[in-house]
Amino acid sequence: MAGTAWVLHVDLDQFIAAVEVLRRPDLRGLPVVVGGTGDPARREVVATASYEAREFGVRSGIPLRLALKRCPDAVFLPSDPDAYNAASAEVMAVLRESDAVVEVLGWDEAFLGVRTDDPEALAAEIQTAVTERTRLTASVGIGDNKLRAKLATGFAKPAGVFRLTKDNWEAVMADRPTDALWGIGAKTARKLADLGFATVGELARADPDALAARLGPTMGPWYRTLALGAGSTEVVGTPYIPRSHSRETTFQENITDLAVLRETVSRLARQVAEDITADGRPVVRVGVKARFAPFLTRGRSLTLAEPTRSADEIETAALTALDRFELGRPVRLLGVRAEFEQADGGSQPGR
DNA sequence: TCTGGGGTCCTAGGACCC
DNA sequence: TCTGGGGTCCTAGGACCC
Repeated sequence: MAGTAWVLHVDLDQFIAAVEVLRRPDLRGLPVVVGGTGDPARREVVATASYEAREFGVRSGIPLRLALKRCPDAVFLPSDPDAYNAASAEVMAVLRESDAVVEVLGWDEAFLGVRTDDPEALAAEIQTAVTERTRLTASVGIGDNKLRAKLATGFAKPAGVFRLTKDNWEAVMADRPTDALWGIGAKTARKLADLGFATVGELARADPDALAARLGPTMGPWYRTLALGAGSTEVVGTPYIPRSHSRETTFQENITDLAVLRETVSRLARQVAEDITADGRPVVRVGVKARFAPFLTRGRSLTLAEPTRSADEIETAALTALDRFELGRPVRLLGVRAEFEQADGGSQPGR
């Protein structure tokens, strides 16, 4: 194939809100907040807010209650995963019609492995194709690896294109806080700042051994490579094989009643079992997650004697795990997780 | 304003085995 | 009762991402 190898990161703009506006054109231009059942009185959070709502400080992950307070005029809508799956599938189909290798990252984003001498032109073609076919707009990051492509998209939004490579990495990134990097969140940024590395540039110059001593032999040095802009260039088009599947639920009021807790775990376990029957892979390990009031999350899990697909066995294992908690404290969330056998080809931190 | 749901990967201690 | 060193499995917890 001709041309230079590039990684493109395609990310749909305000995806969930945009899908809602497509079927409710009257909402265009209004602050729209999607999440949960759409009832801001409930224990639910924002999945996506339209750009108009973001102006008021409404962001993904904040409680609907807070969103209502910040933006009382917002239109609150329930989350409709089937609609987003369908829209996502359409977009991914458009992307796959190009020559690119497509690696889906989530509902609204994908990496494309391409060869071209004009990545900006290709990015524009892709944007046009996506918008013509789906009426959704996308931003495209162009990079010489996945990390840079992914971060580039942030500078491309909304509906733009941005190129981030080793040539402009330092100019663009060096003075930004370390949590601007994909893979460094608030907690790690705090630890790094305490060590004297507040910016990407400072982290890039850090001693890997010192990082290893403070942050672990794998993660410590890896953070520095992130700050250098290093990342994988391998875009994988083969279907993703999930490692686990789970279901969880937050109670509207905290629960102490053991019978209710057991019923809930049974229901979630059977739901997990039903979800995975289509997949067909046996389960080797079952875990239960409990979130105690006010917000303390704990887990109990067990390896099964034999891999199973049986709903009864998954349920029994989940109830066994539940019994290993010290119950009696108010519980706000319960979850059940099933893990599949690992094919295991070795792994690397992050992406 | 008390903080969803569904995932992934890393770390670390103890058990257990040779 | 003085006690190595390596390897693997199991379990719990933490951090991050969308």
